[in-house]
This record gives sequence, C-alpha cells and structure tokens, in this order.
Amino acid sequence: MRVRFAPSPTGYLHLGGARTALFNWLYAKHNNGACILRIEDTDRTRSTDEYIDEIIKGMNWLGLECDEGPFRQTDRFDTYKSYVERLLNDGKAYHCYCSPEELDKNRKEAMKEGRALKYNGRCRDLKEPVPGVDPVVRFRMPQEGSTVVDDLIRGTVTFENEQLDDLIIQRSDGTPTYNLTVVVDDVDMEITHVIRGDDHLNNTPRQIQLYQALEYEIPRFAHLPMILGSDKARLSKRHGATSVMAYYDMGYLPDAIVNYLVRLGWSYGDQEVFTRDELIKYFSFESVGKAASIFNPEKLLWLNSQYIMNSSPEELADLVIPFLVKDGTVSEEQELDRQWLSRAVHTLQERAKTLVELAASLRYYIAEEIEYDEKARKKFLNTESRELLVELKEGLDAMTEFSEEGIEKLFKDVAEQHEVKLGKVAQPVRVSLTGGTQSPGIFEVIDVMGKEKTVQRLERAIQSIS
RNA sequence: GGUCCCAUCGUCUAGUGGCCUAGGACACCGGCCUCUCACGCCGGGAACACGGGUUCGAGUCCCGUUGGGAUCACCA
Repeated sequence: MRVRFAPSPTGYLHLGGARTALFNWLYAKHNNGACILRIEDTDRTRSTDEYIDEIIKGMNWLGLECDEGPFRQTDRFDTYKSYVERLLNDGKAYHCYCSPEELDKNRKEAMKEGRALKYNGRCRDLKEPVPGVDPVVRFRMPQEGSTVVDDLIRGTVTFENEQLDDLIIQRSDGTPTYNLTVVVDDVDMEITHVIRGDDHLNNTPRQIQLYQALEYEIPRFAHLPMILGSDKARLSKRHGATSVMAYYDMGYLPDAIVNYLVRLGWSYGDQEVFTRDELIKYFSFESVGKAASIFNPEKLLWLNSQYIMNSSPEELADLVIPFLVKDGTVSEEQELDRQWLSRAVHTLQERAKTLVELAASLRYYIAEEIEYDEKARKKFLNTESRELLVELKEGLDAMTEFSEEGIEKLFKDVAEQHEVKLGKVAQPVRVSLTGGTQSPGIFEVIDVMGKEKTVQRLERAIQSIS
C-alpha cells in the first residue's frame, strides 16, 4: 500500500494542504504502508525552493513525515518525455499547432454560444507539420463511451467521454504538464491510492484514460471534500489559508491542529479529542463525509486549550521558552530553572488557550518589574487595603517555610481579624503581585513566586499607596 | 453556460428504514463551584432545504426543484 502527498511549491503549506497530507499519512500508517512526498514543480515560473522548504517544515512540525522523497518532477523530465514519445508513436497523442490566441478565441466563442469549452480538434488528423511553429502535444482522448471513477469516498462517478478534451500533455517548450506527470509518477512510484482534494475529481477521468492508453493498472482514488471559509468561499488568507507555520507563531500545538483538521470531514462516533495512535487506529474512508466543511477558528482554539491543559508542565515549559524570548521576558542566553518554570506553567495551564497567552501570563512570575493595570490599581491599591497589605507582608516575611497551606492560613487569619471576606484581601495582593485582577489562585501564585519577590512587590504596592 | 459533486442545529458532526420526542462537540445564554480569572459540573435555546414518490413505517431509499461548491489554461 503506497500513497503520496504531491504539493505544488507555489505557496506555503496551508490548512487545506495540511489536511490532504494528514489523510494520506493516516491512511498509510493505518495500513502499514508508505507515504511518498512528491513536489510538483513543473510550472517553473511559479515554483520556488523556498516554498519547498516551507512545505517540508510545515509537515515536520505537524509530525507528518513521509517515508520517501521528496522527489521533484523537474528532475524527471526525461522520463516524461519518453512517455510522451510512446504515446506519439502509438498514435495516442498528436502534435497541435494552434496558437494560444486562437485557442482563446475558440473558448470565448464556445462560452458565448453556451457550448462546452472544448478543443475543436483542428490538428487531430493533421498529416504534415506546420513549419515555423513549435507544437504542443495533445492526448487523443477517446470520444465514445464513458469513464467510470470508482472513488473510496464518493462512490461511482460516471463521465461521458465526449465531454473530455484532448488535453495538452507537453507544452511547446517541451515541458510536460500536470495530467501527464501525475499519471507517470503515480505509475513509476507504484502508488496504490491517490488521496487528494475534491477539486481533482474532474481531472480523474482524463487521468484514467491516460492510464489505459499506457496500459497500466488504475490506482484507487479518494477525493476529500474541500475546506471552506466562513463565507462558504474557498479558504483564503483571510480565513486561514495562511501557512500552517503561522499557527506555530500564534501559539498552537501541532497535535491540536491535526486533531482539528481530522475532524473536518471525518468522525468517530461522538469522540472529539484523539491521540495520534487512536487516529491511526480508527482512521477509515468509510467515515469520511462527502460535503465540504467550513473552517471554524473557535473550535480550533478550544482544542488547543484542551491540548495545553492535558500536556505535561515540563513539555509546555520547553515549548513556551521561544515565546518568552520573543516577548523579551527572558533573553536568549538566560538560563531558566526548568523545574521552577514547570511549576509556574502548571498554575496557568487551564487558563491559557495558546502558548502566546501562556507566555504573556508567565511574565509576572519571571520579570523583575510589573506594571499595574490602571483600573485595577485604583480599585484595589488604596488606603482601604493598605493596612491589610502591610500585615500580609509582615506575616509572609516572618514565615520560615513557604507552603500553600501556611499562606492560606495567614490570609484567613488576617481576613478574620479585620472581619472582611477573603476576596477583600486576595484582590489587592493579586494586583500587587501580577499587576492585574486575574490570575491563578493567589496562594499558589505566592508559593511559586517565592518569598523574596512576593515581599518586594508587596512593599512596592504599599509605597505606591502613600 | 457545459460537466461533475454536495445538502442534519450558526459551525463540526452522530445517524447505514423502526432504537429519533433527532444525539455529541464548538460558540452563545442561564446557574453551581469560588480569593479573581479560568477549569469543571448542571441546565437552556438551536437542525433533518423544499416537493413528490417507494414502504406498514423515511433524516435514512428513488425522482424532481432549489441552493451551494468544484472544474472547463501551453496552472497544478
């Protein structure tokens, strides 16, 4: 069992491409088969090496490494040429001398008259070459009967051959075109299952005809439904057709992206969150839907928060460091105590939806100085709370051993003495320590922050009042 | 326009003729928990596009309508 992911390096790996890669990868893993990465770069004007690197980087980040490749089609031009020669010699392809302008004119006329947009076959039976013109090579498409696509997702789809065009398989500059190269490569690379986007379904009968002309076995096909933007239009930059690496920058975990993507069109009962192993075990085309689905950023975000909650603090601590550096919270050389950082991360895990948010909250644990949120300062750091802060500071300063329980007892004692609720005590402290009104439980914050920093910040808060 | 595909809550989906008074998840709205914010828990509103058949019985099968999408390049 062999599958392939065959992106064209004319852009970054976006969510749609990533999902196609994912379904190929899952199907291969599920069946203990191989996944081949093939770069379809025959359009030399639009393909770049930079995009190739970016695509591979994106796949690696998502953990979708292929078993073979990358193979580049531009390295295989001689092979394609020999197949074209074969078709030409067998009379299954012919030279066409029509100019692009002429073709364009015919197309427009056909459009105006409401006919199918199809090559008129002018050069089909030409006996002599036209001098001074570099011809393209067209495939002589059978015009009788019909072609049936047997698709793992869509079932049986029938196309009338008379609808099929004599497609160009080699350009006038001698380079091959897509419909030929896919077939040749899938044959050469012994691909058994072609898994790709829905947008290729209409190409499939043409390719089947090519397989038949070449007398090769036809692989199985599976055409995945598209991913649409919120306006039901094709996914564009606006909705998320940006590079998957942009999601790295936004603080998403690769497993969350994978989990989100797989549930777009595929399901396993009511289960929403899957481990990678479960995905491999359960994946099947039988439970892939046929309808296109709309990309929903909120659900992705929710999944990401789930993955952050369920990750180990140690793992998250490692992952968040680049974001702390980016924020300027720590410098590149700075050595952080990993064990301590993990404790800090642990207090924030169920509050952060992304690594970016996590890094932002971590800032008050790590930074030397904090800034007060102005509204919070006004409301909680005032003469009313000053005495409480002084007592708390002294109490904490006097503690020989720091523990959550001890801190809690101190807070409750102070609250009781002043006959106020715990909230009256906790909020001013929270603002003093974190600068804002939202944070993990105040006892754990103090415990993680440590005596020195806590006392110092309380002192500063008291100073700011007078 | 031709051809092809698709159609269950706003969104992702469960559903493979009776378990459907249509289930779950995100989002939204209440409530509980509580030192704040989250998490968690409990509850709420919200869908079978429409019209014909087939059948004792249809969200599920068939046909049509409507709506959406894809594709028709010397792009892939």
